Amino acid sequence: MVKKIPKPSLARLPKYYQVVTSYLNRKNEKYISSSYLSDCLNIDDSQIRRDLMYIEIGGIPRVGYDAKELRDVLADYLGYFNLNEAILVGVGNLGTALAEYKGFERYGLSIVGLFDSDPEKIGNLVGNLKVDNIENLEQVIKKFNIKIGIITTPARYAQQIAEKMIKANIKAIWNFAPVTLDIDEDIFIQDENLAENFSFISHYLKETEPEKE
Amino acid sequence: MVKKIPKPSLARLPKYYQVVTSYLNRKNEKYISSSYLSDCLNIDDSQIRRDLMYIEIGGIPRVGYDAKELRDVLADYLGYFNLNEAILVGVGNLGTALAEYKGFERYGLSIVGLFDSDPEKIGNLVGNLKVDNIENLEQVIKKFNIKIGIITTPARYAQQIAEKMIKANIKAIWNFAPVTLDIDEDIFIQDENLAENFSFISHYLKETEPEKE
DNA sequence: AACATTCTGTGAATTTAAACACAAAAGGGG
DNA sequence: CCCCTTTTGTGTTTAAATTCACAGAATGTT
Ligand SMILES: NC(=O)c1ccc[n+]([C@@H]2O[C@H](COP(=O)([O-])OP(=O)(O)OC[C@H]3O[C@@H](n4cnc5c(N)ncnc54)[C@H](O)[C@@H]3O)[C@@H](O)[C@H]2O)c1
Ligand SMILES: NC(=O)c1ccc[n+]([C@@H]2O[C@H](COP(=O)([O-])OP(=O)(O)OC[C@H]3O[C@@H](n4cnc5c(N)ncnc54)[C@H](O)[C@@H]3O)[C@@H](O)[C@H]2O)c1
Repeated sequence: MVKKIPKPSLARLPKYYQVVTSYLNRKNEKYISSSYLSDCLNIDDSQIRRDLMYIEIGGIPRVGYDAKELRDVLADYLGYFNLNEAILVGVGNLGTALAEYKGFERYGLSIVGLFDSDPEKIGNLVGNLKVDNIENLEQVIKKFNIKIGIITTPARYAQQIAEKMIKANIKAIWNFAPVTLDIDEDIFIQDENLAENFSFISHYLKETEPEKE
Repeated sequence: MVKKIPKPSLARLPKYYQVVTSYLNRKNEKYISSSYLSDCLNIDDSQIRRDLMYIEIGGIPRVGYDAKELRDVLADYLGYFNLNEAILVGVGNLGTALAEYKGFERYGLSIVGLFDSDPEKIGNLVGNLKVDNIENLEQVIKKFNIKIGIITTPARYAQQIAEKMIKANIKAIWNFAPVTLDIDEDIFIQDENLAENFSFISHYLKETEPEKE
């Protein structure tokens, strides 16, 4: 590998993917330019060209990047073409929303197992999956060699579930519970803290409209 | 204002809030140190001290920061003590999950109105709110002077709904639809692109387990 | 009371990311 | 075929963020 892609660059790639995908759907153009992407996303155009140099794609001066090729190279680089099978634990409101969401397909994510501890939920059909007993978690993960675990249980159970997942050889965890998981092993943790992200809004509003003190 | 807080620092503050809050719940200690926070969050301790200098809090050498004070200063700085009333448009799976979620309360977020265009949904009770007709959106926002709009409709309606919200004087939008909203006005947009964040996982798995080509 | 320890606060150095600026390529028009 | 425009690719500069390193404050210990 020549040079590792910087984290901020990696974070921008899915945005390019989104733009180029909708560009291909709406327009009938073969090429897309960095300045077009720049306008859509408010990102410096030289920044975009530099980002695209990390993935294996070349553009044509005066013309742009081949849009289809760009889309596919991005998808490949981001792993969307891989089959990413995941199991999900905690089939509550949020877990159900994720399980039934069709939009993950184009990112290669396929949720293939649902688990809960609530007897009322076990056996129910969600999406087209039957909710399984949490006790079968390790067994199923191992049997189907699942690499991705999604946690949508209340925060206080998240740590123990993460540990169970890891014992069963999960490689990455998508954690929606508002806790910082304490993990030693070399597991990839992606925390999705919605309430935390709301802070940007509340802080912004506080800044711009200071209440009288 | 002496110096504006850098974006990455602001993004870390909610994490400190989370840790200090659970620290206060679990332990009976008056003080918390930057090295403790550092251990919990894997963030350099001098980084943490620097971040905390942006908000108005002083620590005591050899002792640490007053934990209760730190929690409250963070909460205040992030606007959690303000009443942040929001309306939500698109009462589907995700919208329902957000509307029924109790955890937002401690961040000052209160969802006070739900809107949908589907006649089957209008009139339903979700959480303890009745789903209102999308046609009443502008009127309600204006009447109650709502500042925050949450979008959980399919992506293709997001732009028009954002425009309606802005016409009614919304100041910040929390957008869960996977599109980049095209907005001229000075409105704060917080995009929450879950599928995009999944990319970090799929890219990581691709990197670490390269399939034979 | 001297000393060791542990923490904060902060300049200074280092690293990383973003922006600038321009050469060179590609294509169109006259 | 020459000139003009647009766009890529990248060396260089600038800016931002992180880490280092240590002085100085508070406290306990012998
Ligand atoms: N709903 C939201 O909008 C939202 C927003 C931000 C964060 N979150 C977080 O996401 C998580 C889920 O939220 P929710 O609203 O879906 O909650 P929920 O109560 O609707 O669902 C939780 C589910 O987890 C199951 N569960 C509990 N303990 C379990 C265990 N040990 N093993 C297996 N399953 C178990 C419960 O039976 C339930 O079905 C929570 O951690 C919450 O803080 C949710
Ligand atoms: N569910 C998830 O886990 C998930 C994950 C990532 C992104 N998203 C995004 O969140 C959004 C909602 O997802 P969902 O799964 O809840 O979808 P959903 O289909 O369950 O809900 C969408 C709701 O929006 C309503 N709606 C449609 N057009 C409307 C309009 N013009 N005005 C008002 N209401 C309207 C529909 O009636 C429906 O109730 C989508 O943009 C989706 O891409 C969802």
